[in-house]
Amino acid sequence: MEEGLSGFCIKGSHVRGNNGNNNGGSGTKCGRWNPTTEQVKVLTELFRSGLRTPSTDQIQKISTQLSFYGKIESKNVFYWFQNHKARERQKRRKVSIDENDFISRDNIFNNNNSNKISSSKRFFEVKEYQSDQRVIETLQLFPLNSFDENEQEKLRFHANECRETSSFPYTINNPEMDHPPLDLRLSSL
Amino acid sequence: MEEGLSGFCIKGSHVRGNNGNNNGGSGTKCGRWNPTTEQVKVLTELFRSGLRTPSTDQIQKISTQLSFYGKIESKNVFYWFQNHKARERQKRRKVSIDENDFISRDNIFNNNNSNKISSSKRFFEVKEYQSDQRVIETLQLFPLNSFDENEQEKLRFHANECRETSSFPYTINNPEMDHPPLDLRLSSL
DNA sequence: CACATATGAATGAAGG
DNA sequence: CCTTCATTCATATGTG
Repeated sequence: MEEGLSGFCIKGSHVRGNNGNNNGGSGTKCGRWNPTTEQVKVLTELFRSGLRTPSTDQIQKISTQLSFYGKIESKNVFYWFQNHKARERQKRRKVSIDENDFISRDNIFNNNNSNKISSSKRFFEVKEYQSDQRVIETLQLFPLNSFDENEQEKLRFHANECRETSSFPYTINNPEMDHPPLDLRLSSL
Repeated sequence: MEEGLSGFCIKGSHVRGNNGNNNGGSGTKCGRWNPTTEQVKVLTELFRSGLRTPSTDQIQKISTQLSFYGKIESKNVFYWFQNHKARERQKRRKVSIDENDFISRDNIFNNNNSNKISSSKRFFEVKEYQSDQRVIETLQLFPLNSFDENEQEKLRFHANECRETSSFPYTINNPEMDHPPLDLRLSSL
């Protein structure tokens, strides 16, 4: 279920006036692009097709096409891909530790915990996603014209870019413990 | 909206305001993390200790420790700090808005891009600040007709916000809004 | 229950 | 590309 599928929320409720015509001046505070569902759909589709880092030309073309659905600027497309890609990766970033899975079966302090979601998700949980290699293949299947695509996602594997800055010997609390060793000192983290 | 960090559910009560994109608005309920008082206490304490933007590693550890008190995921910790920090700043900002309100962050995007390196450089122009044009609050007052109760609520909710009601080129639910000739093939870009 | 508010979650936009 | 900030959306909870 990733973005392509229906599992996404449609927010945006307010009448986002979305100055279809920014008369040059943009409201100081009311001017954030709010994509329409159609726009999102198209962008997502492109992303799924393998497009990750559109070139300037691509951005322009996409933007032009999407403008049909509502106001949109090139930078919106640019940012969208940046964010989408980054967050996609972020979620994929796995944090080895997983004993978080067993939730406190001894929920002593369960005030009102809504334990509906099966917590199998970690920080930025993983979803089945295609690898970068796959992306490249896809793009090759659809040779782009009208520009020289040279920035095709390098094969960066990026195993685990976690900044393990803490060489600190941290010991995980024993599940058996009655009380977790809460050490609020930042240095303990 | 991408695949949220959580394999979350959908809600969809709102409509993205514009062109015929709407969703049935089914109110699927899903749970969201609800911190226990102990968890909040610890988080607050950490925050007070100076921690503002925990690293992934720290988040992990905090999450692990807090899991003792109840269900919690790393992302919850992440969001907690993000929100807490942002909201505190937000409050602070409200108090200190003095006369000098031209903190205008001017446009950083210029067109003078020499278009050499990466094709995806920021080239898009950004709306610039014109004068101190205030957004005219021409939000039409919604007649007390009975909209769909959902819609009504939305509108009311945002009525007091700075939303421009400019003439959006596309009328809401314009039947003409058929799908434009969109070619999603990358090669068409 | 309606409305108000607090806050969790998401994401557009930048900055580096 | 990564991280952070700002703003918004959504929901839980509180109060009348």
